[in-house]
Amino acid sequence: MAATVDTILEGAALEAWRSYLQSHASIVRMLDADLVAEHGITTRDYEVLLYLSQADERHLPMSALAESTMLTRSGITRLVDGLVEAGLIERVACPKDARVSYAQLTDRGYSKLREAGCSHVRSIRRLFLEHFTPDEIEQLASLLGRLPGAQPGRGCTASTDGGRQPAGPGDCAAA
Amino acid sequence: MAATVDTILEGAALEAWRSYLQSHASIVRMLDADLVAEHGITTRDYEVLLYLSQADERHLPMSALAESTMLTRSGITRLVDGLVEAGLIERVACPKDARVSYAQLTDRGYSKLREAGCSHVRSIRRLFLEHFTPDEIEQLASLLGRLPGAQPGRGCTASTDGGRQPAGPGDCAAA
DNA sequence: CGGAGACCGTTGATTCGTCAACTACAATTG
DNA sequence: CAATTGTAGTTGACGAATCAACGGTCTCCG
Repeated sequence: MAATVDTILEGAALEAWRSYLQSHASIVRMLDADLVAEHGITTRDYEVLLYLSQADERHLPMSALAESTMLTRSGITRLVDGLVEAGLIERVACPKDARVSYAQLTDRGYSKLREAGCSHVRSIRRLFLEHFTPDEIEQLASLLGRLPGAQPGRGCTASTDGGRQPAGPGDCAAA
Repeated sequence: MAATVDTILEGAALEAWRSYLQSHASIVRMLDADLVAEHGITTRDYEVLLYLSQADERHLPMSALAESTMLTRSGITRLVDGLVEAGLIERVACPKDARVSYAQLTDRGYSKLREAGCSHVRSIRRLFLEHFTPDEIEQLASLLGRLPGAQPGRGCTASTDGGRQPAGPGDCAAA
């Protein structure tokens, strides 16, 4: 009897796992469709612009971007290629270390981010947050924060870092 | 003031959303790596085998598979191509409707599923379920079940369908 | 100094999934 | 019955991300 408990997924465990997988697939797909339709950039593009906008001097080494976005260094190279071609970011050599090359947010990139931010955040609210009460969102944050890959407490508005966005994209931001 | 609430993601909302995205990326990646390393099939492959094993006569039309896996019909065609080549499933024409072609689980496919099932479920437990108490898993199931794409209450062990697995893969199954 | 090893970013080849177009068949409607 | 409309599945062309391998650079230690 104890054996089956280990080798079968059933009841709430199965529901939780399936909902986790399926909701993610649906939400990400719709989110991306919205962003592409309205602003011509993908969610990944948006993510990169956002991370850059929050970074010191609005630039980051490629590997930092790779880590934040959970992409390969190779993947980031190609993603950045596209954004450079679109004029949203530039590559800047690092004077201290010739190996690293910074991705630098351009003014156009910053504008694009602000432009896309509002509707993107609206989409996230509509597809994700709106289904929960504030209490439930805190529960979710606490629960999901324990999973591998999640970095609990790294939120931008956490009170430990002074509570202010260094150079956030104004009033439309953050995902 | 009310405006910023709508256009900024912060605090628990931001943490919940980021954890949701990042944990999913990490978990799925590790899960897939495990499955490929140990059994030479991907998570998608596994999913298809599992759905077939639970289906009547262990076969399903392509479009049913597409819907279950949240893939395109086109994507399923290619995925099934691979599984057919590996001898894990076969294509069978439908006598009633010449348009549909069934994906039919072979004995080898069934064996492969049983073989992979145990370790896969173990991985899911380790990466996902083990981080929560039973109560928390129920909370999660209830919360995530509300999201778009999730099909709440469709669990295999739901009491509405008689409570028995039609032809489940024995004692190792289900994700 | 000089070599060993680690690290950063890019590239080529490959895999995986999508979209759009197409074929074949079924169902509906006049 | 014929024509239209809709559905199932496959295919070609493409985009996105990966892995493996490479070239250039830094660091550490003999």
